[in-house]
Amino acid sequence: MDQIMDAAEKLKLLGDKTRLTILCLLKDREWCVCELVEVLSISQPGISQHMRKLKSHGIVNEARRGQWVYYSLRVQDKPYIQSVLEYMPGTTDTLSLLNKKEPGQICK
Amino acid sequence: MDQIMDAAEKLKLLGDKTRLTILCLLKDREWCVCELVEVLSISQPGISQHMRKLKSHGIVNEARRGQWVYYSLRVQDKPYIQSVLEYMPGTTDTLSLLNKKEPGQICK
DNA sequence: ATAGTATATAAGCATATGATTATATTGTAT
DNA sequence: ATACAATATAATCATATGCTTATATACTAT
Repeated sequence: MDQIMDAAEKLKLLGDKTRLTILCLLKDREWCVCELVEVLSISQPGISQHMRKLKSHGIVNEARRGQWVYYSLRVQDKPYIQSVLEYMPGTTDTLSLLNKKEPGQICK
Repeated sequence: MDQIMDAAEKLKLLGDKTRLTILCLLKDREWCVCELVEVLSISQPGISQHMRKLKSHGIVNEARRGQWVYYSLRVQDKPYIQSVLEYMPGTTDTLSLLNKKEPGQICK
């Protein structure tokens, strides 16, 4: 059962439009929290909490650089998640779907 | 956005341990409701409601035969769901994980 | 028509979830 | 040390979710 329960938990994480959008954005490059805030219509704490969930399930990596925290995909070892994302739009297309441009180099 | 939202909705359906188990059981053959009740630890209405959700999103087909309603997978046109299920256990292995035997030919 | 079996729908409830605002923490720069 | 920017955590809240029990519907058989 553990195998199915573990997969269900991770799929539930993908089953939220905000998180799935974040994962799509992460397909082609890493993003810091403030960039995600700029592009998605959610508060900064909202983003932080989504990232914490994704991180706690090992779906993203976290890298602090200065005052910024960058997140990147970590799905090499999760083939079913990887294959789902292969069918999803990448960074550029996702930005288009959001009617947003690449965020400026640094926030604020 | 529709593409991502639609995928998120469907992935949310997979992100429940009961429903994901049902889909695993459906990998190799169709099942009727009473068989699922026999094998999962959930009430008959509980199963019915899960099946309704899966059906309403086109993930399963429904076929009434006599007083039984049989459900089968319908994921040919949903490649990302298909690929997720490819990484999941099939009917026999799932039954093992549940510590259950194939249900008797007909219920009750 | 009646009884019995299989399934669906309705109603209710406890818990989970995604969001927000307020506040704390961490790091940078002066 | 102070001020500011980026991020995290805490508290709160409204809604969604998964389950149950009770009841309705559909089909079969006598």
